[in-house]
Amino acid sequence: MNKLVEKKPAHTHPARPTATSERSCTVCAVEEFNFCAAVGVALKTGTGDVPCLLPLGAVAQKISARRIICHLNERSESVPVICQGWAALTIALPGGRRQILSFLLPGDTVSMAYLFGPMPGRIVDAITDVTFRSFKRYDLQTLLFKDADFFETVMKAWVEEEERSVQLTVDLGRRTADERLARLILTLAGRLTKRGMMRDLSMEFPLRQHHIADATGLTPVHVSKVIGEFQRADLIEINNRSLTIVDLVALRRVGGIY
Amino acid sequence: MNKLVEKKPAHTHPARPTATSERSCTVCAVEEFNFCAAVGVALKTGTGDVPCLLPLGAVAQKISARRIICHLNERSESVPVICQGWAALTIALPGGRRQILSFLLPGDTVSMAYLFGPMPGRIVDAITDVTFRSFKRYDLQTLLFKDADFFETVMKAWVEEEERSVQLTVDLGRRTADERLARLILTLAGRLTKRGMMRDLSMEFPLRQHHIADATGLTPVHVSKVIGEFQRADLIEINNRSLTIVDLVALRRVGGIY
DNA sequence: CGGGCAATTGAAATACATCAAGGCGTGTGG
DNA sequence: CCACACGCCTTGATGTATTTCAATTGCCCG
Repeated sequence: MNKLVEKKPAHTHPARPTATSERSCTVCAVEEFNFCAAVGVALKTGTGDVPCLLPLGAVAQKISARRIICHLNERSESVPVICQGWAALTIALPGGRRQILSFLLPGDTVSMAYLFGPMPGRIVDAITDVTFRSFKRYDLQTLLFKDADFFETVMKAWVEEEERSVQLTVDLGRRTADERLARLILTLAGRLTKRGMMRDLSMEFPLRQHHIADATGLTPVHVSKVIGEFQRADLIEINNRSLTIVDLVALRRVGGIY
Repeated sequence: MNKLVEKKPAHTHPARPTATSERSCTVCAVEEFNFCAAVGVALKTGTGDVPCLLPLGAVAQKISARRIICHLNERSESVPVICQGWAALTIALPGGRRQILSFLLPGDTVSMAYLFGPMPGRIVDAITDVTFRSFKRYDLQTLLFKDADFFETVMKAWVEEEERSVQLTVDLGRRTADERLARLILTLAGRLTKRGMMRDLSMEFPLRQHHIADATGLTPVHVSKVIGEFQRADLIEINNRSLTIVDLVALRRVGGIY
């Protein structure tokens, strides 16, 4: 029943997410904030020690890169939480323009606001192959009012989320391409660090340049040029889907962080 | 004690906000959402009919245009709610750059997130002369957990707030100056309509062009040019601090709304 | 081997910023 | 009452960051 040694589906692109084995969320390797764990702790009756017990019947699903995980319609009742891989919360405009509102890393959910109301027009799409669990909005809302700790965790996460959102707004409104790029790298590094996903100053970096472009409000072409400059200036180094920060101080200076 | 006929302080610029008479919040003329009213209703014991009774000891204060209403530090405990006039929630960067996150109209408070956590670096400044009331964060939090209706009102408002914030992000990231301008005007008109502050298609428009610039991520100079075009194209008309939408359909088309 | 996605690079176009000058209205001080 | 300064808006000339267009390469995978 448990297909633990599941080959990566490579390029088969299954149309529907595949239900996989139900392992402990510890594989998330999320050290800091972990939504699943928060739910798990909230539901724990007091004896057990396992952080995430699929408490609300959320089954882990797999979906491969470049596919849409879900739409955040009024109709949608499920709240996906990323277990493994990277995803993007995206809003698409007529004319092919897109804006990425945030990158979702293991332990993240879409948005805390989504527990309280719909987010029309937004979609979650998988950047890498992604493993995620879907909770039911209604269940989470119920839990929210039953468990004060969970409530506080969620509110705190919401405030942090809003802070990041505001920083993005400022980036797009008032900062140059260089600043935006530097800051994107730095905030990603910070978030990965909290999750124990940085080795020294290098990280897995699965983003395609069009993802970066959509997150920073730039063009893929321009992103390519700026990243080229950064590498030539020995600020960063990118090799086969891995980014390492070569000169942290200089990168922070470019990002306007003092 | 009640100085009802208080002359507008013109240009005296008092250093501290002046406490004024405590009138009913009905002068806000806010029809749709009204934070004060929500608090008032939440506190009503069931008999009275007056919407806002200064329930938590919030005294109306006046402050004149171009002054800072408050900083949203960790230290700050007060939550201002606008009664009359326009204010701006602003974030200032080193180098004189500024980004306006939202315009605060009568009935608005700073941000729902602010009830749950600090918003470092943000300030509220008065665009026009402003009358406002300051609640204590702690009081509001307490009320939040006592009154389910108030809680729901706040959460709903938070979700709406987030929606506007996302739209701003998309504007700054992926839309042209024309689109941004058109959309700013349209959303302001929409919000004012809900408050009963539109006559037909015209509204008071106290914004200086640098406010518009800071809200749209543009330069005052460029704002001037675009507004000039809009007027020459008979989309809008601006006369002594009043804006009227001449061609709504065309304006919506420019804003990319179909 | 071929096809599609991704990245790079250069040349040209453009949207917007910067710089600079002038006008207009309004409060201020002589 | 006038002169003046100041904030605000406008307008034109110039500069620049970023986009758009186009061609090329590499790579992965079938």
